Amino acid sequence: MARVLTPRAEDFPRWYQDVVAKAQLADNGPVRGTMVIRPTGYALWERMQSEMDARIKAAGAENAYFPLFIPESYLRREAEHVEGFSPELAVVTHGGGKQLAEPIVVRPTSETVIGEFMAKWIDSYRDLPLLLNQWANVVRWELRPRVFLRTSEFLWQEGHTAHATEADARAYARKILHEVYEDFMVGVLGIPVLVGRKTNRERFAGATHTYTLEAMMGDGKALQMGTSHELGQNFARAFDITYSSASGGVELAWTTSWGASTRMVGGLIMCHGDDDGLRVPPRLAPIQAFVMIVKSGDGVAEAATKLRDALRDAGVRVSLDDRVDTPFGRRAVDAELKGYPVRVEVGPRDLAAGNAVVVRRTDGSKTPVPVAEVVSVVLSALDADQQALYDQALALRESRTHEVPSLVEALDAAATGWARVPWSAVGAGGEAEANAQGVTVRCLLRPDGSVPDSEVEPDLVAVLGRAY
RNA sequence: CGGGGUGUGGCGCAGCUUGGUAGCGCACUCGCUUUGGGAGCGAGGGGCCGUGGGUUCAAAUCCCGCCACCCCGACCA
Repeated sequence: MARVLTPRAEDFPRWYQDVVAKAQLADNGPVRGTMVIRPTGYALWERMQSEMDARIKAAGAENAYFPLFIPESYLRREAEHVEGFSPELAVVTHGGGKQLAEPIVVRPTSETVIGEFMAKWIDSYRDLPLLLNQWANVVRWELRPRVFLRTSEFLWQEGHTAHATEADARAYARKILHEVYEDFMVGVLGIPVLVGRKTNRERFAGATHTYTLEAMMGDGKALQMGTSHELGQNFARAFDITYSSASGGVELAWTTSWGASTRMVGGLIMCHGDDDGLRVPPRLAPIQAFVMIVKSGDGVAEAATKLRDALRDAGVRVSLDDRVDTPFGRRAVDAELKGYPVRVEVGPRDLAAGNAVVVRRTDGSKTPVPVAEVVSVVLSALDADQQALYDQALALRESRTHEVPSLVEALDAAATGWARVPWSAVGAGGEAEANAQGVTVRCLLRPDGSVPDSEVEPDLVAVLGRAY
């Protein structure tokens, strides 16, 4: 079989674009940097949505929806926020055929509109915390778009909450970080993430504390998979989000915001993908088992249908491929490209011996299995491969991460992966120097791996790398 | 914005140096044979060659302008 894909570190992005196209996940849209998501790609996103949404609700937040259009003046109310976002805003200047009195921006994120409504909806400490989430599309006119990773328009969830105290806000921002994002990325996506703190330089425009989840892609570069912010009282002050406290005073609320986007689809491809296309972890996979009729023959269709039903009854997301008029090779390669975790190949030759062939995408193994045992073999393969993908990604990250004492050595290590270096050996000056060479401080960690409360804590570790 | 590059059927490209009225692969349609790893043979449909002007008997090809897109960098979920 001809190799259709050849990922090497130096041409990783090209390989990635190739997989996206060949696995029929997405195309480029008609306007610079927009993305068209095809049904197979959207199915991945739907699974992500559904797993994330369940975790968000378990954390107490409720879904709502806010406007796509935001008056430009809203953004101006928070100085850092508007400064951070103005270079990448899409601005509407005309409506109904006439020039607008005030330009409207297409939301790049919704802190400002939601802040406006939080101010209306919050009167008393009894109204707090207010925990909102919205699934929406946002627009950022980025300089260099790349499908799924950085598109002009992207889909995400953005959570926005208001709390009575700073401690409450901090606890909630971190709850989301760990119980929603980390739990989902590790448990479902099978992607090991470093959960840490962004430096002041990398902090979200308008936030007081920014937390991040960083994953290493197959070529050693970093991808920010999600983020959670404490906004302090910056937005509360700008939008007058106040409440009457139990003691009768008027207090400013403390707000948070947090988001994760379709970028995760790109991260999934680049973290787990191999020479033959995607490898989708079983817990995420829209189709976990793909039962293929290899070739028609006596009793083949019946046996395949029975296997499909038995797998479905066992709780497996399964699909039956009976397109015998399409050559088998084409169907098998297509299934590989799309990363279906397990294929069950049913054909006359094996069936004569009472077998079906179980093919695992993770390691490419093909095993003849007695028909009666297929369900249990598939179930254990799904479990094992979920773990195997995580283990492989973790092993790669560890092999490409180096503990070094100085900035110079850190920059060297960042050529092929990540460097862990004492933050005291880098500092704001070293960070600027690194940035000049295309290396960024991905996050700061405490020595025990937990998330710091500030960047001036002693003994912090900085993780440096190149990023998408 | 700085540095490179490219615009030719749906996609990927050749043709341009040395002008003569457009070709290849994939995809698509039809027929037959195939179908256990991206099928074979035959027939067929589809392109004002990015755009405006110029030179010429004649321009995809030469000259000038414009536009768009891509790659590397700055920005970024």
